[in-house]
Parts: sequence; structure tokens; C-alpha cells
Amino acid sequence: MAEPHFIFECLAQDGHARAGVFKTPHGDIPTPIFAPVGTQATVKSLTQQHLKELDAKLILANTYHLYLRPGDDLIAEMGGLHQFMSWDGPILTDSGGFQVFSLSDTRKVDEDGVTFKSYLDGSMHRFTPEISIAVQENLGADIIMAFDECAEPYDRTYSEAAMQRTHRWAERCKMAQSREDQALFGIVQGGVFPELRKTSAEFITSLDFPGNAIGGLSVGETKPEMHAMIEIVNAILPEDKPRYLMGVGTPQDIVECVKRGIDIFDCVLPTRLARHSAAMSDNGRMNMMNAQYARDERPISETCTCYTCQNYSRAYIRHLIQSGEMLAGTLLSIHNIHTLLNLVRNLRQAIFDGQFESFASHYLKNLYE
RNA sequence: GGACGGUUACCCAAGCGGACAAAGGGGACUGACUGUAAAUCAGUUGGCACAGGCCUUCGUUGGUUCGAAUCCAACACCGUCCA
Repeated sequence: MAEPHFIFECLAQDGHARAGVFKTPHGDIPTPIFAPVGTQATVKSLTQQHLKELDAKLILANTYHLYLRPGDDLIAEMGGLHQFMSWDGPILTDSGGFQVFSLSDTRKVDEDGVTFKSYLDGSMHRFTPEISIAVQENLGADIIMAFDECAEPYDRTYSEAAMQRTHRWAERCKMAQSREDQALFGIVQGGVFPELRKTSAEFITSLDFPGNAIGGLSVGETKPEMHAMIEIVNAILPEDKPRYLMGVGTPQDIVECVKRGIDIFDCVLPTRLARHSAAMSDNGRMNMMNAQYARDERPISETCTCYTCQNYSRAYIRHLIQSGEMLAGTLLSIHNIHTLLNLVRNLRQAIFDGQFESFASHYLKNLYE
């Protein structure tokens, strides 16, 4: 019985924006939520203590990468992902579907699954829906994802074929699941094509997953296209299940998509930008490497309450970047993740307060200035 | 005092008669990054026009040559060795 473990309660709604709670065996996830990405069972440059202090409620790990190294069987042997990485909060594992798309040079897709070459040692491997689920069961995350195929967003023929295959694979994933303490989410595909998205949302809804995801967005399409797809899909996806927009995004995207009824987000951006010297703030992006900050005594953001902004100046952070010190990536990751988590907390509160529209428009206005 | 070797743009360092405003690093500056093969990648780095265009540079001064960072002479400085 998956029911007792995975209940989504929508506690408040303001327009299409929702505030709720998704209950998992490792804790409740308040929504809307942003999940930092820890592909290799680590949110790059941060300790789990940092994540606790940031009050991260959900983190991601990746099936494809952990299968290749250190191996899902090894992680199972070590007590599962939570114990292995010493994180007792909720974890979501992506199925490896995105890697099929992003590492397309070394893979071959057929009806049954995907054959791909390991980037680590060149050896050949095969993922099928059944294997992806088996690996994810070994890893033991709270939320696991159906094995999907993320297509080129503008290729109609390919998008449709990938979508149909994703549907058949979703059924197989559901059939393959044997653990009841993991919530399996289905994934809607369909590129930038309204009719495909509609078909996909209807099909995935019919499989009655405990949560639903939208995949294949933010991979090169325009913002209006992305927003339109979300609106079409969310009009169909059930209201009593969480909606997860995969791989998004920026503060703008999060506001725009919560507005359209998305509950869960994940993105590499805060940590990747951090390692690449950029700070995400409520006023936009700042490249902390820029010479203008060399003698700037202020924190990244004067209104930010994160550890980094409470203790360090722009000048110091720039110095760390210039010196190639890894602390720069850590301090900026703390700040960037804090920025996004703080944003979703504020959005949630605004929904409870019935102030979502004014909060969102005010926030976006400041962001673009 | 003598014998060699050296002096190239912010730094290191190629170049040894024309295709050299001058390779390659480093540094600096700027930009990109959205289910992470990303502490990565890209561009700029003499000046000015910023499309091929022009001007000033390779220790200094003078010379050879149609033409010099590249050859010659003198000088200056830095190395190593010999007195």
C-alpha cells in the first residue's frame, strides 16, 4: 500500500498556485519546493550539514550516474542511498531518462530500452524501464521516476515517437515496481506540441501515479512555449497529486511556474552557477568574478539571511574565485540554494495569505530591473 | 679586462629577412550555463577606426636591404665561465 506513505495535501490555493505537503517516509515536503541536485549522491561542494542548515526538504540523485559508479548494488549493500550519503531527509532519483537525451552521442534507443556506452570506461550497458526501476529500488530514494525519453523539443516526429515510447515505458515501470515505500512518478513528454502534451498528460494521468512530472522542457524552447505547455498539462493532471517540473530553474521560472500550478522543481543551476562564479539574487544574477566587486565590502545581498551573506563580503568571495579556492563554490552554493529555498518559502506563504499575485508581480518586477 | 649566452607585448616564452601586431602558456577582462560526463566552456587582451582599414611596437642608437623582431655596428643592462 503506497497510500499511507505518500499523501499529497493541497492546503491552500491562490489562482492556479498551490501550497501543500507531500508526505514521504523520510519526512514531509512542503510545496512549492525547490530540490537541489546531487547527481553523484552529493550536492556539489556542500556537506549534508549545509543542506540541513539551508533547510533543504528534498534533494535529487541520479540513477544513471550512481549505477555506473559506485553501482546500485554497492549502495544497497551500504544500506541504501540515505545511509550511504548520510542524508535522512527525502531523496528523489531521476531515472536516467535525461541522460539518454544529454549523452546521445553514445546511445541507441529501441522499443525495449537503451544501450549506451559508459563514459567512464567505454563499456556497454543497457537500461530498460525494468532495469531503471530495479536500480532505483536498490538506491532506495523516496521518490523515483519513470524511465522516459526526452526528445528534441522541435522535432515533431521524434517527439511523438519518444512520447509514445515514454508512455509504454511508464506502464512497464509501474508493473516493475515492487517496493511500496517509494513513490513512482510518471513523466509527461511531447516537446512543444500542444496536442502531444495533451495526449501525454491524459495518458500519464490514467496510470494514477502518486505524483506526476513534466519532462522535456527548458531544453531550448522559448519561455512562452514552456508556459503554454505547462498550462495545457496542468489543466489535465490531477489536483490531488504533486506536479513536478523537471530541471527548472531560475527564480523567474519558479515564480512563473508556481503561478501555473507546479509544486516541485529541481535544477543544477544554483550549484553550477556557484562553481562558475555567479550569484543568484532576488534582483537578478551577479557575476562575482567581476572587477567591480574587488573592493566591495557589502555581502552579495544586503537583505539575504544566508550564512554566506551574514559573514562574507563580495570582495572576499571575489578573492576566493580569483585564487581558484573551492570555498568560493561552497559559499556561492549556500547563497544560491538559500535564494531559491527562500523564494519557494515566500511563495508558499503568499499563497496561504492569498497574496500570490502581488508577491509574484512585485518579485518579477524587481528581478528584471 | 676577456669568452660566450641573453634582452619579444602585464608575466613566462616561441619566432631567426617578407605570409608578424608577432605562436603557445599564465594572468587579467567579459560572457554563457535550467531532470550535472560542467570547480566547465567561449570570446577579448598595443592604439584607433572597431568589415577587410590605419598608426605605433620586439633593450637603445645607427646601418645594410625594395623590405628587419629576424642581418651588421656601437652602446646599455642581465647571466655563466675565464683572468
